[in-house]
Amino acid sequence: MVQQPAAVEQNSPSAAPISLPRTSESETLKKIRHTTSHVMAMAVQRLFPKAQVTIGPWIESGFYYDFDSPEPFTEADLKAIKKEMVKIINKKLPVIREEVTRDEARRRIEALGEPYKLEILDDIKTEPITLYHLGDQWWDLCAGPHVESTADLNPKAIELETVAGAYWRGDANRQQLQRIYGTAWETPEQLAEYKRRKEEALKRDHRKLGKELGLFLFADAVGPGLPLWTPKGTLLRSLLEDYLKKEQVARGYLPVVSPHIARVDLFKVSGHWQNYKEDMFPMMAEDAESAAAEQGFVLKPMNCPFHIQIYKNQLRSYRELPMRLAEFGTVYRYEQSGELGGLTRVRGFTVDDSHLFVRPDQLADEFLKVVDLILSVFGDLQLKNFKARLSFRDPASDKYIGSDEAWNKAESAIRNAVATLGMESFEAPGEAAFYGPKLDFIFRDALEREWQLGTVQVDYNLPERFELEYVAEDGSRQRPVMIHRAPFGSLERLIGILIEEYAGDFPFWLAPVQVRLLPVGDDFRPFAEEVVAQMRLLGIRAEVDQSGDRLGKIVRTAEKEKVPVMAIVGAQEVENNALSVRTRSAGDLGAIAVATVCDRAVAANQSRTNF
RNA sequence: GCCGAUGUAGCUCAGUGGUAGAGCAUUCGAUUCGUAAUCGAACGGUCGGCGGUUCAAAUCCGCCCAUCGGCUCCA
Repeated sequence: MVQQPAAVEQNSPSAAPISLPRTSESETLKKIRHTTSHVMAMAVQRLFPKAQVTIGPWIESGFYYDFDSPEPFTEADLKAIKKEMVKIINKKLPVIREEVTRDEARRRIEALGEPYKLEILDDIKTEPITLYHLGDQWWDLCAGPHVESTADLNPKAIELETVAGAYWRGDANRQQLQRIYGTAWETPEQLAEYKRRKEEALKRDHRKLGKELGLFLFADAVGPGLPLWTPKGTLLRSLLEDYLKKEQVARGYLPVVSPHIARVDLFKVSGHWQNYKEDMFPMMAEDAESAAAEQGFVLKPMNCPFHIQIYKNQLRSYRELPMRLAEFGTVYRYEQSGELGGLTRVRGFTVDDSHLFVRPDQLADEFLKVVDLILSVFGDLQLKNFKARLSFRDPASDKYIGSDEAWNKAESAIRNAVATLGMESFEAPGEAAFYGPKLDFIFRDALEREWQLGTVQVDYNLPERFELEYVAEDGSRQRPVMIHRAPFGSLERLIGILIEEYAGDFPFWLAPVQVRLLPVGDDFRPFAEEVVAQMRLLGIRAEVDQSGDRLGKIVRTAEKEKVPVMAIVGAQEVENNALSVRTRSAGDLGAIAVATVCDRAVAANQSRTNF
């Protein structure tokens, strides 16, 4: 029987790869998607005359348009809308740009009865106002650019994808609109490739792979957003923890441990209670009286106040600083139900937290050291696709504590560090913590959603609130500065991102099972067990396949479980004290002496490279 | 929290008002096997939960829970 190996994809090398630029990378796509969103809005208003238009921009993978419609759009509606769009496109309507005065624009919008458009008009500060017409049948306030005619759109390269609720102006207190997401390309081939890649991305989803690989689970009986870790998943966590702990010990960090709950007062002093009371699990009060007086215990949403207490336990000398207190601390946050998802957003998670208490003159240097550690961690984990975000305060908001002076100092410390390192980064006003600005490291998951992993924060405010001090050289009492930092951010989110980044194929040093011995028959089991025992003594995570299935099946099982090294044991191997090695990455390597396999595995573990 | 969709065996999924199904997994038996599925049998389900409509509900309706997509939020 001839078998087609399932893992071998049927590539046709002659076909040129289809490129799928993001919208911002292609002027053509910008126009196509912009115009397509107008065509969709026109189609919607033809089919649903009560629907009011709002905004409809392009996004990196397509476009959307928000409507205020009395009835939500259904799947069937999307089909009808698409059909109507095809009719419009086939009319080959010219897309005509018109410039009008503000008053004229206002007059026309009022004639249409489109209140949202009026609000948008009020926000446009420049004149003239540009309108774009689709033939003489429909127009929208728009800055453009657009294609010249709907004939430039290919109906077979357009797809309406989903409907979602979205708040007007992104404000949860305002009207919720119906958003239709769609995508549009130059050719049907591009659309097909886009859909294929989306399918591929779903296969990398850490929720799917985590289940398949048996790393973690969620149980209804436990609660939403509260992951349970299996032995394999726990092993992975431990490997990551051990790795970072080692790096931190080498850099002078001091491990500490704090409890999961504390008096609510602790978080009143820090300010967390005032800012995040609603996002914390409810307070545990002993009786109604205590509850009324807001006296009780809370699950910790942050580790910093605990580490601060450890710092405060003694009068500290300037000689002790910088003091770097580190803890893998599990925190609990009552995230909104609609926000939960897999490991990337959970209600209980472990922060690779550390708080550095430094003298002001040590801040710049210490900050650089932290960034250096974070970048080296990402390097060791082979994480390359991230952005550095300078999360500063929003000058218009009053949610921040502390003086302008402290904020300015902290923000410029971060700016300087980034400049010193020559790191590519972008500033994001409004993304700061309430107590200080941050340097955040943003990653993308398989579905292109962005998540913050690593973070470094400069904080002048909590030292103030907790009245931290140290004794300076001259005997005076001085206030230290705090750096909050977490290279992983959260172990849960990191693992979610890692699973997707590796597509479940962990590098050798992180694979929960590194070597699986596959006995060809039961006779060879004792030898396999001996080899496993030998490997385990060397710190190699090895095991024997216990199923008793035939070789083809146990190879398949090991492949599906993404075990990096398979070692087949039969008569020849026993005789020669060897293993027939098959790796996931390179396939059949042939017979290799047991000792050599062990050496290679140990070396791979030490150097964090492939087997 | 909001809008929408989904929820059937451990997993992946069929089943549109009339006695709950398949494949895989598991267990048992046979097979002792050489690089992605050996054969056979058995086991396995308050059809997410509660309530309603109906002679009859996995199927229709309501509420709740959970998951998924999006919005808002994210110390």
